[in-house]
Amino acid sequence: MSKPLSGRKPSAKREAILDAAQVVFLDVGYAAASMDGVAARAGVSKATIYAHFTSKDQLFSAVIQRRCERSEAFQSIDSQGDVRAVLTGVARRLMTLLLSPEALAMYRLVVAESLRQPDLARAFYDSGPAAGKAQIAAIMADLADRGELVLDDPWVAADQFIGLLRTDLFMRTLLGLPLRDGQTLDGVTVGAVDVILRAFGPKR
Amino acid sequence: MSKPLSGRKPSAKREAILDAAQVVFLDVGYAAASMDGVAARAGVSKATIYAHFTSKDQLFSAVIQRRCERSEAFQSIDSQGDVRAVLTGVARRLMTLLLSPEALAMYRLVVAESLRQPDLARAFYDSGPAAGKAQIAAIMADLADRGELVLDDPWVAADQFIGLLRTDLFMRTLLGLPLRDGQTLDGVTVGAVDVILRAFGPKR
DNA sequence: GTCTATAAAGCGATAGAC
DNA sequence: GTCTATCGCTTTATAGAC
Repeated sequence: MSKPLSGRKPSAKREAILDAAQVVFLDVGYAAASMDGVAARAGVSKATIYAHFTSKDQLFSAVIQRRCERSEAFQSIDSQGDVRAVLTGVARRLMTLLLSPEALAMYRLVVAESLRQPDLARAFYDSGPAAGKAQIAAIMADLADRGELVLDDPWVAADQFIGLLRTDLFMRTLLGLPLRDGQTLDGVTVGAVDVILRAFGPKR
Repeated sequence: MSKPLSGRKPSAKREAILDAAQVVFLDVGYAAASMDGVAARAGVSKATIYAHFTSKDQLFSAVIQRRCERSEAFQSIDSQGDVRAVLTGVARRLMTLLLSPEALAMYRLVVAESLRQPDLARAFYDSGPAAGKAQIAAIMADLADRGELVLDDPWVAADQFIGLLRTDLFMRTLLGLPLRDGQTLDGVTVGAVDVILRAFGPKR
């Protein structure tokens, strides 16, 4: 009972190393991160890291994989209620997630390394963009069933909805540039919902 | 006359270095690129590089700046003709540009380094996303003037149009993942134009 | 498992000859 | 301007004591 039911070992040091590595990698990028830096932040010696992970590559991989497994996208959203309200709620949540510093750092890191670490690109895509799109497609399919939207393909519509949210505001934030005057999360959200409703709303 | 009208010197070696550096940086990323590697590819010695550029940082900066200056976005598109045809032409050009291997490599690189090199992020943004958006906004404003579109703000509409093009297809290509069956440039293009026309077309 | 100490290699940048 | 050769430092990874 006191024994943790471990298929895997949740060794405290191992977790500390992963936590530290996540901070360092997300902060300075893969190449610029050093094992010394990770060791210092984790409060262990470098040799201890190599007792748990065979290489820097594998440590990096473990960090991203763990991060992907933990991401729950955005939890249950009920698709009940006014179409506009539902879509606005979804959009606001997605925008908040996309613009969070951690998600942006993760995106920068994975995009940069995607060609050299295809497994990570896949893990990120599946647990991030693909999972989010699936949730939104399900909601839009619900709305279509209720006659609140008229859709050929909810997956395509979800894709387009997300695209309408990842616009200039996202790009500027991603690049660390200041926002334009009047460029707000709510503005983009409302604009995207307006377009979707005009394109797919029932009363045309 | 034989003398090139140089405010700047188009020294052959200098150009060779810049060409080589561009290939290396876009290929392996900033941190993983080595001055030895650039020197080897350029066919010069490392010392020669440092005769032309003060540091690795500055060489990198020069590469990106030059690349940004040369990008002409997409040259003149006439906004004459059928609305759908104009929008489709614009969309197809932008998609082709966005999905080109060089543009993707550039995007990966700049995104990864944006926080550590804010000047580059700015240069990239101005000559890439911002320039493209300006051209598309101008075209959409033309269409609105002709009564072919009904727009509150052509800049917002251009932003949304671009967002509708940077969807899952772009993400998968960016991450080096295979495309889904039936996921095509033309499909995304047509879908985006459809949404824009339904949202902003005159006959609602 | 965890540490200290160190090996082995690669890096950015420079000196000095030509 | 361009080269060869090298400095001084940091890096990943490992040996060996405990």
